[in-house]
Amino acid sequence: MAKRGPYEKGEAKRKEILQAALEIFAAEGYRGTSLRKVAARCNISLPGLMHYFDSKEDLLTQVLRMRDETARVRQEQRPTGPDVYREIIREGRATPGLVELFVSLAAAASDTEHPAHEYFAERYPRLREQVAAWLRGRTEAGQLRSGIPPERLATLLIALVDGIQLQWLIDRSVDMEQPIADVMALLAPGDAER
Amino acid sequence: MAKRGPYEKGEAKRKEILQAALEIFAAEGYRGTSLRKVAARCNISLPGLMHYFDSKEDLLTQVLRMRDETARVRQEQRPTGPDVYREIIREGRATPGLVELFVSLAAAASDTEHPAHEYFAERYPRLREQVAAWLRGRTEAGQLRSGIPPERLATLLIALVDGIQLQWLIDRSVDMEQPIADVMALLAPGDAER
DNA sequence: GTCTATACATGGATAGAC
DNA sequence: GTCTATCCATGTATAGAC
Repeated sequence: MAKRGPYEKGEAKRKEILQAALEIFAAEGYRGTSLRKVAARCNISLPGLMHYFDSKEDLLTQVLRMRDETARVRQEQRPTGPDVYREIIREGRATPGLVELFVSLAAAASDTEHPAHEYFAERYPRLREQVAAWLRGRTEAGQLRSGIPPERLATLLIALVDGIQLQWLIDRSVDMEQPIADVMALLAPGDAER
Repeated sequence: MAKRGPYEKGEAKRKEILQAALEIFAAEGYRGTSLRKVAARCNISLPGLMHYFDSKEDLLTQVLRMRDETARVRQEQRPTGPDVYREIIREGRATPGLVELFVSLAAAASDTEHPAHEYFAERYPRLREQVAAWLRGRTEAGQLRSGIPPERLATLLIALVDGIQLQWLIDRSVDMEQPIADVMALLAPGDAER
């Protein structure tokens, strides 16, 4: 076992590229950001960069995966962070370029052949599962009216978060938390006062 | 006045191009559809096409405008079509390529300099206004609990429609009408049975 | 495995003739 | 108003050095 873990340097470089790409896209947005620019930031040539990724869309997809992973780790440290959606929104507000990237890729990934399709096809059900579990917990704690099945509510809440981000991308004065707060208020048990 | 209206032929050609672009994008999606292909469909060269539009994004924006206009005209014929959102969803389901185009452009248009920015910056407030007006009508008719101001509910419903389309783009088995129906149910007056 | 240099294909855009 | 010709940027593919 004298041999060190394989791909040691490569793995580091790969991460460096992903990080650089994330920063550039976060700063300058999806449009007008070329791979050559990312490569230059990493002091590497274009083909050097392409050694680590199959295509541009592959790189982009992995950027999103990396971001998810970061969020997941942070989530674990503070176990059962209740308001998952708030976390998503807060992070989105800090990095509009990544929100743009997310939305653009999601749209493009409607094509089954797109490299990011699998990512989204896995991500949404997983997210729904998580949110639904959280909702079930609240229901059992009597903090939620339970007329609508949690899975359906989860679908609804996720759509709400994605959709409000779209409006926010156009007009940054839009309050992204309000609609979710409104729905949660509608779901509150003692809601007859309205 | 022997002179015919100016740009007579040009206006027709412009519309033809827009129509062709709409069809191609609706069929093949946003990705991998070049302007040259659109030009070819119109028996014209690329620069010939560019004579009518400042840029690709300009053309794309006008495609969306045209689609809005078509919807608006149809809406007027059947006055106060109540379930506006249903109409949007139905149309979306028939033309996934245009949904993709819409979402992609909306994301890209977050940049204030983007040709489509103005379109979306105008569209969302107008839509909110329309939906809010419809909601006010329902509230006065006693068909709606009125705890949340109509403008906020409008923002919420629009976000819901946009967001659920995103999930649907990835997984076509997602029911786009369910979440809206669920929210409307939550808003129904006699909702204590849950 | 890691990376450079080079070449290529495609797509949007522009100049200028007709 | 439309074309030919051309340009430039970008993603991609290949050859090969270390």
